[in-house]
Amino acid sequence: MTDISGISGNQLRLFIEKVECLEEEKNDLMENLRDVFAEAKSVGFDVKIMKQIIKLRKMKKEDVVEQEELLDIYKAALGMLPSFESLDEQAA
Amino acid sequence: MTDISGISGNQLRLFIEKVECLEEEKNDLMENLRDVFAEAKSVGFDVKIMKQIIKLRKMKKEDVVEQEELLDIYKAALGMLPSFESLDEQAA
Amino acid sequence: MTDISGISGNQLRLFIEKVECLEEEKNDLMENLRDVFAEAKSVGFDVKIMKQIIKLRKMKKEDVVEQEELLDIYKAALGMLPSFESLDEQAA
Amino acid sequence: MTDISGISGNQLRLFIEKVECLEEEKNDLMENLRDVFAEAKSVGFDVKIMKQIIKLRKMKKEDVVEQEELLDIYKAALGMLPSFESLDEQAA
DNA sequence: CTGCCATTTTACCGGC
DNA sequence: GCCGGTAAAATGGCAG
Repeated sequence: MTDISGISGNQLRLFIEKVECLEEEKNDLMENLRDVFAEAKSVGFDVKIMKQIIKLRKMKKEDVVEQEELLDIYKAALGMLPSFESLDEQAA
Repeated sequence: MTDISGISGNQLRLFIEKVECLEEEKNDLMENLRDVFAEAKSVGFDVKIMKQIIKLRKMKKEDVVEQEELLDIYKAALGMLPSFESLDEQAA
Repeated sequence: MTDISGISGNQLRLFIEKVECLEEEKNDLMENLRDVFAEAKSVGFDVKIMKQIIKLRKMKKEDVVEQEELLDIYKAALGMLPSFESLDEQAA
Repeated sequence: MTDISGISGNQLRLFIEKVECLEEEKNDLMENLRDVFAEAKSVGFDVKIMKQIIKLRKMKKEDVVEQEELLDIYKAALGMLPSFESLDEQAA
């Protein structure tokens, strides 16, 4: 039954069962997440806004900052920095 | 302390921290998942096929059959199924 | 005019405007695509199946066959193919 | 050949051909886009940064602003506004 | 030519 | 029950 066509059925089965196990854990977690949001909502919070806040907090943690220098060079070249006339004005 | 606009900051804070905690756990799990696939790949398995297998195992068997049937109906309607011609050829 | 840091703002501006123009055209096309699917759905077609069909038509036929074969090999290795038992049953 | 199992093969074919036609146009556009980026790169621009700029310009055009009031209420409740002690400090 | 990353597409979930 | 938005999967381009 196993080791057909040169692949190890047992090895494959182990990988797949491992994946399925991890996915089950993940589903549990996501259910917990939904529960938290549901409870928050039930006491009057706006879930959509909560998600925005969480996203903001996540973004802040990211580097982002690194390439901003280079970005500023290009912005300056484009006149997108405050001190220059901006591309946006032309677009408007 | 910060109950502004009728919202309890502390309560909201707790919800958000709970969410962020759960999301972190989820990220860990997903990293584990990636690792499993990476290892499977490194020993020669085809990750894409593995995912198809896992998806099939997740679906209810009746749904699998139903979808395959529908696909065949559409194929037939478009003449993509060789069945008819080949039947003719066999009959000839 | 704004050649700061050795970068030509005008040249960059032209590139970016060209990109934005092309992306706008692309957005129009994608909206058209959505409309087509929506209309197909409104007259009773299953959009998901339609997309499967389109993907199949895009693939080279040999690749389709190859992938199906590989899938069957994996299924066999996992005992997901009824073929063998049913053959035995038929022999019995 | 058509109208098997109660679906109209011709109708389906028309939908699908329309989709494939639109997708071809889209592929052409995307190739043009790649060409623009390639040329920009060839004269020394950083494609990644260009894409960031384009993304920024896109975001500015979006509303975004609407729900920011409500968002601020929550931020205030969380102490995320300048005048209050922030969640971030606690996280740090 | 292989692995990585970004983009795109698909599937899911909650809301109306 | 459909639609919208959001998260996951897959595809494709790019660099090394």
